[in-house]
Amino acid sequence: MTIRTTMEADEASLAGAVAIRIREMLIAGEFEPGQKLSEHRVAADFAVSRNTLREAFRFLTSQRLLSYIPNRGVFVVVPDEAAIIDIYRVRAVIQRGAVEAASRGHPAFARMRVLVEEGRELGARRDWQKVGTNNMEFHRAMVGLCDSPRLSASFDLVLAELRLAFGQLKDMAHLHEPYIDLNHTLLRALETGDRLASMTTLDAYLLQSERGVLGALQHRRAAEPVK
Amino acid sequence: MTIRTTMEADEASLAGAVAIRIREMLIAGEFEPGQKLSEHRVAADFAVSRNTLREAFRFLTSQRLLSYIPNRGVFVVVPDEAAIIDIYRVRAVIQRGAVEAASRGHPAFARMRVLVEEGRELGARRDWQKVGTNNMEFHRAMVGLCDSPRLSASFDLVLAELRLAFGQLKDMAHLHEPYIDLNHTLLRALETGDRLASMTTLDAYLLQSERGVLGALQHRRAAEPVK
DNA sequence: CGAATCAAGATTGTTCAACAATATATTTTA
DNA sequence: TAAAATATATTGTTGAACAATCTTGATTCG
Repeated sequence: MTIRTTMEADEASLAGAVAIRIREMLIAGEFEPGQKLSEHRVAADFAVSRNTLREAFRFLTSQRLLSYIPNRGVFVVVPDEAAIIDIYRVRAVIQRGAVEAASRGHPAFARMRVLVEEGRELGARRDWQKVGTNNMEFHRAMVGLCDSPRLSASFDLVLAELRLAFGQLKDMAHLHEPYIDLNHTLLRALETGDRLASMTTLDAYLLQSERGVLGALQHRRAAEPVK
Repeated sequence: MTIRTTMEADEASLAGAVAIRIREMLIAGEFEPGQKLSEHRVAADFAVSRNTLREAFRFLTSQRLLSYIPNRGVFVVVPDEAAIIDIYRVRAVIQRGAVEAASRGHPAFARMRVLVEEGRELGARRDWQKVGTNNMEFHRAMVGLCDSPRLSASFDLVLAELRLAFGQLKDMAHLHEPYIDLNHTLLRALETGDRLASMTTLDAYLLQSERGVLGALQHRRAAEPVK
C-alpha cells in the first residue's frame, strides 16, 4: 500500500494513467503549442469518461503542463521567454543549494557517475534525444544531494516544464551536446568537495543552457509567428 | 479573463471554491490529524456532487494538504518530524536564494516593512494567531525578492504545509513571538545590502523556528500517542 | 463597408444514478 | 482463538442530462 503523498502520478487509477499518457505526449511534442484540448474529443480518444479526464486535466494543470481557463477549457502551455528565465532562476537557487549540501560519499554521486558515462555513450551515438533526457536525469540526481523530497519535487516540476518547452522546439538537435563534458567537470568538482569550482561550473552550465533554450525559442518564434 | 496557470485555487469553479474552503478548515485545524475524509459525507456537508469534490481533493492532494491512497480514500496529512525538517530545508535553500537576489530598493522591501510594523502591533495585542500569519506573510514577501513566480509558488506550498502543522498543534500560543524582532533585524540587514548579516540572521531565524515547531510537535506526540 | 446586436450552436460546469472493483467489518467455521 | 468466508461500505468510473458560459455566424444598424 504505497502512499501517494504528492505529485507522483498514480498509475493505479485510470485518471492517473491517462494523466501520465498525456504528459508523455506533451513532452514528446505531440500537441500543438497552445492547442486547446477538448474534453469531448480527448475523452473519446483515450476512451475514458469526461469526469475521469477532468481529474487528469486537474493533475496536469497543477504540473503547469496545461493551463486552465474557467469556462473556456484546457490548453497546452507554451513556455515563453519569461517562463524560461524563471525556470532557470529556480534551477539556480535549488542547484546552488545542492552544491552547498553536497557531502563526501553521498549516494547521489554514484548515480551521477553512471549518468555521465551513459551520457558519453549516447553522445558518441549522436542520439541527441536521449542525451537530453540523460542530461536532465543528471541534474535531477544532483538535486538528490539535498536529500529533500520537496526540493526534488519542485525541481521535477520545472524540469517537466522545460521538457515541454523542448518538445515544442523543432530542432533541438544537439542542443545538449556541450553539457556532456560540463556535467563531468561539475561532478568532479563536487566529488572533490571544491565548492568554488562547483559553483563556477554550475553557473556556467546554467547560463549556457539558458541561452541555448532562449535562442532556440526565439528561432521558433521567428519561424512560426503568432497565428 | 484571468489565466489560471498554476496552483492558485480558482474560486470561479465550484470545485475550486470547495477546495479553498476545505483548505482553510485544514489550516484552522478543524479536522483531526490523519482523519479520513469520506467522499459521501464531505460531499453532503458541502452540498456538492462527489465528482466535484473529487476534483477539489485532487487539488488539495497536489498541495500536499491531503494524502491520497488509491481505493482507500483521502486523509488529512499529518506532518511528522521528517516533513518539518524537509520543509525547513526547502525554506533555507529558497530564502538564501532570496538573500542573494536582494537588490536595493526592491518593491518587496516596502511590503516587508509594513508587515514588520503590523507584526509589532499584533504582538503588542497578544494576538498570536495573527502574529503567526503575519510572520509567514513576511517571509513570503521576502521570497518575492527573487522575482520568481515559480519559487514563490514552491515556497507557498511548504508554507501551507507548515500552517497545516501549526493548525494541528494545540497551543502554538506565542510560538511566533520571538520572530517579530528577528524579522526586523533581517529586514534591516537586507535593506542595507549586508549579505553576511542577512544570512546569519536568516539562519538563526530558521534554526530557532524549526526547533520551536519540532519541540511543539514532540510535545503533542507525547500528549496524544498513537491511537 | 464596418461595428454592434442577437440568436443559434457548441463547450464547459455540475449533478445524479448506477455499477464494478476494492477495502472494511462481521460472521462463520475450524 | 485464528482463519476463512460472507456481507457491507467505500472508492473508481461511467453515461446521460441539464444549466451556465463561451463561440460563431447571421443580421441589423450606423
